[in-house]
Amino acid sequence: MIWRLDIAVPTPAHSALGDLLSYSHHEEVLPGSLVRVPLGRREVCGVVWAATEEGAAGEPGDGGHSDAAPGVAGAAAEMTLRPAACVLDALPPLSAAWMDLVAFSARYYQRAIGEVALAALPPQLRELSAEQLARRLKRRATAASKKAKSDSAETSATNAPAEPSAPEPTPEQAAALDRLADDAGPFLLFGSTGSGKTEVYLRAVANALDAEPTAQALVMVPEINLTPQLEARFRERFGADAVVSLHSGMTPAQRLASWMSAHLGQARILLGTRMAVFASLPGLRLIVVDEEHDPSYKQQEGARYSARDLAIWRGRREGAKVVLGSATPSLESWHHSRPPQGEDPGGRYRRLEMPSRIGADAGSDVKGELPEVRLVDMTLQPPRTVLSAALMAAIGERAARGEQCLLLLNRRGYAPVLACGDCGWKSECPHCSAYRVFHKIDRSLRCHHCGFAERVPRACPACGNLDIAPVGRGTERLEEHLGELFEPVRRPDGSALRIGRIDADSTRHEGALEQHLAAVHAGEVDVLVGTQMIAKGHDFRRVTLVAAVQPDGALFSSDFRAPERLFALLMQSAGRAGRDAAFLAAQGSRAQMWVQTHHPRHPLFQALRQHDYPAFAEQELAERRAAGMPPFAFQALIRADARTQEAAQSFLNEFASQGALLEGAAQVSCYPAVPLAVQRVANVERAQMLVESASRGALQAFLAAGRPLLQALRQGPQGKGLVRWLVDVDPQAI
DNA sequence: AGCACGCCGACT
DNA sequence: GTCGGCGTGCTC
Repeated sequence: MIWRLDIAVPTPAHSALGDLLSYSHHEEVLPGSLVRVPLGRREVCGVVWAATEEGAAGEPGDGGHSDAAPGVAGAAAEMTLRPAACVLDALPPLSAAWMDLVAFSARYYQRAIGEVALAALPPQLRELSAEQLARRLKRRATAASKKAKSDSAETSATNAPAEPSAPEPTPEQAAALDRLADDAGPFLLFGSTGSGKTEVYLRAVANALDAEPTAQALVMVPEINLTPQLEARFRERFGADAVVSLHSGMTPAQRLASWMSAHLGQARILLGTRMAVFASLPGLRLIVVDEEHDPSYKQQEGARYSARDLAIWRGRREGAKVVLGSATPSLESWHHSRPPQGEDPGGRYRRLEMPSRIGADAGSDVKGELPEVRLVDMTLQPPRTVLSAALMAAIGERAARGEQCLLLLNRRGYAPVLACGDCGWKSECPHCSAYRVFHKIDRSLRCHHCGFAERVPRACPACGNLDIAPVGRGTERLEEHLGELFEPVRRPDGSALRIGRIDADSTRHEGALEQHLAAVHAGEVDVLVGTQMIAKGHDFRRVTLVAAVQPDGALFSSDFRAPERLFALLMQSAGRAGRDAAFLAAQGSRAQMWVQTHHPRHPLFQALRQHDYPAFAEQELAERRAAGMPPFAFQALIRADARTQEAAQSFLNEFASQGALLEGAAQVSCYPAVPLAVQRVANVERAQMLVESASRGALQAFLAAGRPLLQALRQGPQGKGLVRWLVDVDPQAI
């Protein structure tokens, strides 16, 4: 008996190969099975999508063209199929639901099925032979049965959930949980910082797991830095064995172990970053997406998927409830969760609101207050002021009382540019259309786009002038500057202020971030300077003042989502101040968020002052509606990288003109190709074209029909000089 | 994407 | 005389 297996293999999206490749096999194989198959002259891992009986007659290797059964489509019918190398049958096949998720993602984000399928599996699994895999599974099984024995011998307390530590839910939390239980969702949990969203997640997970012995929950967080904290809370509540994590910071072996544990139904809670949305979870009943507005849910390379959007799709497909949580939801989710009003039937999400901030100390009855927002009008300050006098004084006072301050500046390095005062030379990167950033710590000029680094020159490379100077400032320089400014200020014990810095540079080394954070927690730092890294999640209990030093850039950005991101960042940053209500009360202090701006009357800052996300969202959505932008329109970017800007643009513009006849084109507009903000990176010129439609379906149809056209153009004269093209559906930045 | 084959410069 | 540059082409 000969079977034809249609297999998803990791073929690149733009190779002319079809989605699935066909192989022969001597017996039936269940869809969802992993196999190893020859591809060219290497052997790769693949996922069986379908198996068809081809009959017993076929003698496959008759040299050249076998007469395949009629009705078999594609090139495969014309040629002899190569046999699959082996089936990894020790592993239970992936579910139909998982395959549907992969197939949908591939279609929606314009990639090959195999590419998405294989990227969704742990890297180590793709390399294992059938024997290695079988051995590993056997080892797991014996380890598990041993553990079960020893556990049942001991007192059962070891694994029992440590429920006594669970705090009583507040009335708001209880109300949210009631609606979660009664409704199908999806839900948007709109809870201000410190309102206790995590407790709602914990209880929602507990409810889901209690309902069925095989139920599983998926909990996603935006960044690996945040998983350890949440992991600790889940382990404490549910026991260490119930929880596994999945994120890119883990070793390949750890990732495989977690994945396997989820796939086999042993782990009941999977905690992870965006990649976890593709995990195999046969008992999936609940998906939580924490900080759902966070841009890191959007993958920025390969298949550019949104883990948040896929979570919604997956939840519906698998009958799992989905909870999106945020204090500053994405405008998309906010819009989708609008309540019915007049003619408007409302959005398809249910909005759950938790407006009150509770004391950070569990069980404390000291109510947390939102920090007071102070806008500093920088137009009234002397030119080139870095920190206004009032902010300086406030920081000094707080430090003198033993409180901590956070200063946010979204620019790492010492200075963004180095310039010659004589001839006008600037530290341009030779490979990119960007300036190299001056890093004083190792006296280097580093390009943040291509990584090109050089020692900083002693004299101007153009004219030899010795007087070359840094222009503007980054976190490194701010840190240095603060040291000078606060030189006269003393701490309670009479010593000098201690300034710290957390950014991608200061935390590059393994464990450096943890070390820095521990130092802050231990009170070894008085003023902490950092990029947005420090705005996320960390519970700094002694921080009572947060300041945004220079946030204006996002106000008038060409990216229409910049204000939304700024608002979320500032709200999140404000949330860092005064987490510990009891500490504030003891200090007799009030938490403050300072914003230095040249536009203090800007509505964004006015909404921030009131901590009024709904007001901000309403105004921003009105603008988006008027301008026909998301969520009232659907977008995709087609990007071309080429040797010359001209080649990149003409490739895209040619696509637009020939694409006018494609399916869906009537409802789709293609804007003229434009260079990217950073036009050249590592000597590659980059251009993009915005494709927009009021109908998601039309946009999808157009993009699907456009794929063969893009491929054909690449082969033709318009493809000359083209390095690559890619499609970004629902781009998160334009 | 890999990984080949294929045709032109500086080295044992 | 070879080792090796990356330019095009193929993978069921």
